[in-house]
Amino acid sequence: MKNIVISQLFGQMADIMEILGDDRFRINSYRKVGRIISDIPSDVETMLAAGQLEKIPGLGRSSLAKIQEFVKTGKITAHQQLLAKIPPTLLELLTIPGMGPKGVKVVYEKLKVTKIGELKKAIESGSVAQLSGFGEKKAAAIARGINFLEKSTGRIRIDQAGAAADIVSNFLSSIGGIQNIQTAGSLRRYAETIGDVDILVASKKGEEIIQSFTEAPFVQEVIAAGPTKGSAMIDAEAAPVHVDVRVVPKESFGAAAQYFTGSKQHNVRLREIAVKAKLKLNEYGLFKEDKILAGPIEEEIYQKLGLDYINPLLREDRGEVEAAKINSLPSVIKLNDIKGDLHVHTNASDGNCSISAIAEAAKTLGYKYICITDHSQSSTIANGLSPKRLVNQIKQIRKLDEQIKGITILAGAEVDILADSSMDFDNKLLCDLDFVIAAIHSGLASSRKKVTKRTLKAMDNPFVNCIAHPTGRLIGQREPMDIDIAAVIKHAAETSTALEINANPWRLDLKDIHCRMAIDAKVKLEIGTDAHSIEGLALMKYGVATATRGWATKENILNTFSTAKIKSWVAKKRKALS
DNA sequence: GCCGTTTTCGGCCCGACTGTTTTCAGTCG
Repeated sequence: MKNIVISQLFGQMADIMEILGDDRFRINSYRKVGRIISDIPSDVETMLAAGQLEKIPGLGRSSLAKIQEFVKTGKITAHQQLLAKIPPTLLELLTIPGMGPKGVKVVYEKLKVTKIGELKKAIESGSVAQLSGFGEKKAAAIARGINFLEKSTGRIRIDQAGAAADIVSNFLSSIGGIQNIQTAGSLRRYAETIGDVDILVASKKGEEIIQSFTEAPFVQEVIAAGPTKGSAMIDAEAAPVHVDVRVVPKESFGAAAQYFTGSKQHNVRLREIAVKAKLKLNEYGLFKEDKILAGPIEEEIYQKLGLDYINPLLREDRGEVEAAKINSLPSVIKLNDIKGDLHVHTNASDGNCSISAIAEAAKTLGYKYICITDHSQSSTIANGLSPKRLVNQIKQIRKLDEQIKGITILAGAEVDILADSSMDFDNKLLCDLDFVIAAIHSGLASSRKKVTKRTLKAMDNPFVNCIAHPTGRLIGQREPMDIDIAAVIKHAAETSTALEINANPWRLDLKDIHCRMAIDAKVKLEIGTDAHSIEGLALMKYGVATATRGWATKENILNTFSTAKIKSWVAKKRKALS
């Protein structure tokens, strides 16, 4: 897929033009093109050839020509021309918090600084503070920015962000004077990674609340503190987390929730609609002249703009605004639509609890079924089951299923797809299972052709019902496999194989835009927690959120089905392919 | 650069905080 590279090139062109002081609207459209391309789930090259690319709003003639050039030659002349105008390392200066394009331009032109290391030295020598527009404090802020960048691991996982938000929300809720409190930003949208945590507060006592926040025991460093907004790094679990607290009057709470939830692009779309209707939308409300039309209630903002209410998880400017205009938003899946978990481990392999314990826990969640899917023999590091051990486990499950009332315990396995594309257990054994998940756990770095072939071949097996974590990524730790996801989705549809949305916040695999692509191809998705403990069952909400972000309804999700319907779904593939 | 039930030219979303200024630019979200 060339999408990522093309998207980065457009972003880089925008960065360079910003440093050069180019027209800001022009810069904006380059950025937008970059974002649009990164959001496209299928191959840009294929779409271009099929003439589908030119239909996408925001991609004009000039951008299409550049994309075409890249597809043909592997480069974009305009990009190279821009790059020739500045030292390429200058772009790394833009990543420093506190350094923007103007600052980069000045330190380059006046001090010949081109790298982060050089900027550090220039600050130490005092020459940055001497520059016009700079000063001691600004130089110190940039030094802190560099320091932060050197320590920072970048964006954090959603579970880490959620834990940080809980710390701050619980603290603020305890100090009094608060009328309402709500998490906003990318955390409320359940984005797969979070840059910083936004907490919104309704109160009359902004200054006091910001002061309490910035003086709280968990605050490491205060970045900014005004009468309505405070920004700080806080101690949370392992990593420091950037948290913004914003205080608004309760008359504006809905508008502020809308505004601070974003995404930025979604908000731009809403404000454009407002402007066309001769209205003004900001964090304090929707206004006609000086008259407030909506403000306390978030839903009313959408209503007065002539839109259906848009679930925060859909607010990415991926067509939700258009859909809201014509009452065609999807009726998205909810957590309580989930009837069971089809991917859990026990202490037979690398989990930490027994079959009966996890079954009882699933029952208290209101589930109708749970499927035990321990690892297969080749996953030795995870204490994978030998065929003999699996046979015994199946017997044990059948017995427990009789004994434990109120929930059905299904016998399954998470079976390795071996390097030669064969399955780690033979079909005779797989036939005795109720539900089979196949997964690649080795050779993740091998070629696109190889990992794709392994996955497609596994789906051809009549006993394989689902592909677990189809891309194998670990967020912030391991890149996804170079797999042809379009081919995987197509073959999943052809073979009635489900694709997993692994709900573990480390994985979230499939990711949102791939879910949407699968749904469009009428592929069933299975949301599995991959739980290795009782607590792990609670990760389901992240999987449901990812499905929602992929516009899934409950009909798209296999484990919203009844036990009987799942069994007949499994039987159908066996009959069709055997 | 993109776009058009106001426009094929002339617009293009909004505000808080900081620091360096003496009324505002830069950065961020």
